Amino acid sequence: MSISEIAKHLNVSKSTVSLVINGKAEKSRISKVLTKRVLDYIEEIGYKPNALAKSLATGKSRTIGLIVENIGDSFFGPIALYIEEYLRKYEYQVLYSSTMGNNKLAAEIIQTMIDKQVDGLILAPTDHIEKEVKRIVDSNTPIVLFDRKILGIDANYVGTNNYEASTTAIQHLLEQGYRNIGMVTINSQQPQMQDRLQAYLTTLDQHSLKPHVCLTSFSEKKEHGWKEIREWLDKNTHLDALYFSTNYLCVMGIKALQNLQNERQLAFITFDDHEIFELVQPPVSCIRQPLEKIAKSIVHMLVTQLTAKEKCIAEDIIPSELQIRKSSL
Amino acid sequence: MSISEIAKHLNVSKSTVSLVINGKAEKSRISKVLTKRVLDYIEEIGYKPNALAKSLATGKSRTIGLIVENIGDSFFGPIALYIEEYLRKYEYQVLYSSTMGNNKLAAEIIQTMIDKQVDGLILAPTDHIEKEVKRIVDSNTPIVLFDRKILGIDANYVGTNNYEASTTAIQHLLEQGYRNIGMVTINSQQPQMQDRLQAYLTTLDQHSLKPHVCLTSFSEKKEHGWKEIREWLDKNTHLDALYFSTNYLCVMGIKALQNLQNERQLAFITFDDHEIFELVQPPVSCIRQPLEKIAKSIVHMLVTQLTAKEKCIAEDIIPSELQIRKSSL
DNA sequence: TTGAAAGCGCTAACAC
DNA sequence: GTGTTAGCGCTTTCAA
Repeated sequence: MSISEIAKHLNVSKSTVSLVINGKAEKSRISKVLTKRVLDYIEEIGYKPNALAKSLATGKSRTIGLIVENIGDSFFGPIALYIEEYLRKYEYQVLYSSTMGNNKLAAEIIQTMIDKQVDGLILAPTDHIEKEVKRIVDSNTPIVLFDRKILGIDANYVGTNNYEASTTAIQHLLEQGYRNIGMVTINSQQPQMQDRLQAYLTTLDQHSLKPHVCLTSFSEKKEHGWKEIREWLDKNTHLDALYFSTNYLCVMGIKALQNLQNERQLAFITFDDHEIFELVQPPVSCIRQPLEKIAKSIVHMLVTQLTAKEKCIAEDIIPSELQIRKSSL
Repeated sequence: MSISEIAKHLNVSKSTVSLVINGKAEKSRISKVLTKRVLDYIEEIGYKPNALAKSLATGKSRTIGLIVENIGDSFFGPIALYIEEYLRKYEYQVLYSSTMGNNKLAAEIIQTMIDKQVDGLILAPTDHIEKEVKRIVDSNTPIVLFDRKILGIDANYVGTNNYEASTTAIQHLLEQGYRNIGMVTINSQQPQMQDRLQAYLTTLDQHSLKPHVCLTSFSEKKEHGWKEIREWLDKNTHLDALYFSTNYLCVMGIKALQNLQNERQLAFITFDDHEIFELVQPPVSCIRQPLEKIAKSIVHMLVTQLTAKEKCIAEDIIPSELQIRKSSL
């Protein structure tokens, strides 16, 4: 049932019906009685407007594209939930996609979403996605980057204080008396990973300590990544503490630690919390990103763009907090 | 840049351009040379069709609505990822929403998705959503239910063998010699939860054993649900084993077990695996649903509906597997 | 081989 | 106060 059929049935024009439906009856000085007649009929037949047609006419789809690395992941999943909830308050729905770190796929996804006329985009960039992002930014489509910043592109960004938080974590390990601190991270140029690494290197250097870095290859994340870590640990028997640059590496690390040749105990701390970190033995100390705050900031920034006349670029760095549990004591 | 501007620039008609773009040039016997001229120009200006307009004209949006309880959860998150990946193979994108178990919200979400003309719906039903689902089914919009079945509605469904798998799990505990087996579940009428409960009750009855059920209230899931379990455990000191009806209850249960008054050891097993269950001590035995298979089946069923002339209802029960780790030995 | 024209369902400027 | 009309960008039938 469409607006013109309603109009025909009621012997009024399409625009009258449209105005009533959109609550502009008063404003357009349509008589109360006619308004009611329209409303009643709409109610009666359970008319629902076709949002697609509306979007085509208005140029607004009330849909936001959310592109993350992996929606099933313990960082992006929860953040997607919060983003969705906040966006709902502004009556936006979410079209989502996971890139699995594949930048070719990411570019494709971005294009499809643009084709579908999303009103805005929220993106956790993959490596080598600069060109596409630049195009979006230049085309004035509202976009908010999060988790990973893209250097050299002037876009909205929400992230955390990777460097400072990492420094605090390393200092905490030092305060506990550990002196042979190793770091497990992935081989990536992503700025947030570089920040975490630099914080480690710099802090150790300030204490004249020697760094030991295990660079795992991202591709092995799922399968037997933990073996890579175990081998590295077996080669570095003098280490007494570890810093993991992200929670899934820590998850693999825990597995590696449980499978060491000799029963050494190492202290450790990781970036990013995980539902399970308070359940394992020992409970895992971590640097916790405030997911809900991050989501809130992202949505706020996007909605600002969406409603603003002129474009303004913002950056919001939301500090993470050290969550000390037993693994680092 | 739109199709008519291209047509104007090239001095051809809109339809010619449209036909070329959609690869129907041959079929419509448009000359190779004209075809090439159009293609070249499109390439040159980087023309991208407006998917919204296309959808309005064709009645197909190539978008599927996915409605789950919580996208950030360790069951729905990963399954959403698989669903998305399989749907991509058929060139569908996903509009998602989390209901958080709120049926009013769920109804709203369903309506918004329908308004946006999704081609099909994948739904993990909340309680009391029967009416809405019935409406969808009656309206012939392709829909696939999963995880929870709705009794009395003839809709496509993909799930697992809750009853049989649960029985196997309980029998496993019995074989290990446990005789005082309690069950922790949520207070819900959802069929899959009822099946899991019935399997427990029946199996115990067959062995003339007395059941002990801890019915937690779902609303407390997030906060201090584990305290509810601990109190129940403190009151039931004779229990020597536990069966959890779902993984997040088990997560809470682990926390409860770690905080018992006296250091009792209970064996336990749970429905649904979790990334962390092999990392905690003891590693957790579970009934594992084959998530990828489930996702694949859902998508296959949906795509079948989408392309079928006549509608056919299917049901696919994918068996879960017992994954024995140490917690139940 | 190609183009004109109607239509998908809705909005909004403007005329009556 | 209410209706007319011209789009939004694309598809598709039918005529030329």
